[in-house]
Amino acid sequence: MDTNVRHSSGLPANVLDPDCPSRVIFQRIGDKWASLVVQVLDDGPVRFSELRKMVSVVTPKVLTQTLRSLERDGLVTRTIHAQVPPRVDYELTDLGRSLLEPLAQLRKWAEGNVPAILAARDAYDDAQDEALLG
Amino acid sequence: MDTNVRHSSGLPANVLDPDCPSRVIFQRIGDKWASLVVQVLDDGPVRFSELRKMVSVVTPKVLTQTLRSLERDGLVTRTIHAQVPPRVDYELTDLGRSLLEPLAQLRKWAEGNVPAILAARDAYDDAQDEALLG
DNA sequence: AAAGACGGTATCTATTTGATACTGATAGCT
DNA sequence: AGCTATCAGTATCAAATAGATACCGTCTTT
Repeated sequence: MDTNVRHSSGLPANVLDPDCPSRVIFQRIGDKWASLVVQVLDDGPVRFSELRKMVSVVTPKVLTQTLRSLERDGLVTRTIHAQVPPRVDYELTDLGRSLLEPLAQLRKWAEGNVPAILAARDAYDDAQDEALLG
Repeated sequence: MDTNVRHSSGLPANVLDPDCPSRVIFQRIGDKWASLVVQVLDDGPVRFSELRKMVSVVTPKVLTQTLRSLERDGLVTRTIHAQVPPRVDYELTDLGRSLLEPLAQLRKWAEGNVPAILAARDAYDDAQDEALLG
């Protein structure tokens, strides 16, 4: 007996199944900004304007959308402080924090393989040029 | 002395730096289809039409774009067999395979947290409804 | 002769992302 | 009183991207 999470259909969660909610979740983690935001929030609560600087360069509209999604999915909390000028803090939930480690692995991979990937691109682009000039 | 990979600026690779190539790479891994394709290719070479079925539902245009990018970045090879009807196999490179583990972690997270996230969404949406109905 | 397999490309539309300007509440300065 | 600044966003419009759908060339099978 497997111990995988199952969804309403009774099937185990499977990212490759287009109807499995895990797929939507998986693709949302891969969102262009969401995963960066989560990583920035690692160091504790951050207010909107700070977040914008730390995740640069993201427009306020897109950052708002990203944060609303993260909040809806229970990864982030939004706290409004009754101050003037306003102060709104965003902070990771436990669920959000649980995502930090998988993300860190991916980040490490990305940062560690920059040279290999740039080299591959150069080789590919050169080959393309060759083919065209042939 | 740290052992991080550095890029041409001499700074260590850092996903949070908008000018660091690792950021582009990080965001490309998070591409809607690329990471699914890589996972499907875990079991060995797969041809185009098979891939389309396994990663459903992706249009041929988008799958082609995804595969070309993966090929350019050195994660995937494309092999044309001189047959009729044509056979084109896509296969992971060593670099591509090295991405499997970080991706598997993320996948596990996504699949394992489906219930928590769906519950958070329900709660959030209910709260929104409350606020609107006053 | 017609239809089908395969790996795409071409074309058009819908959705998403992004740039830029603006709002409302209040405090501090002149 | 009037001007400016801070902050957390919205509103509006343009640009880039993703997706739906139809089609192509080559050969084999019926």
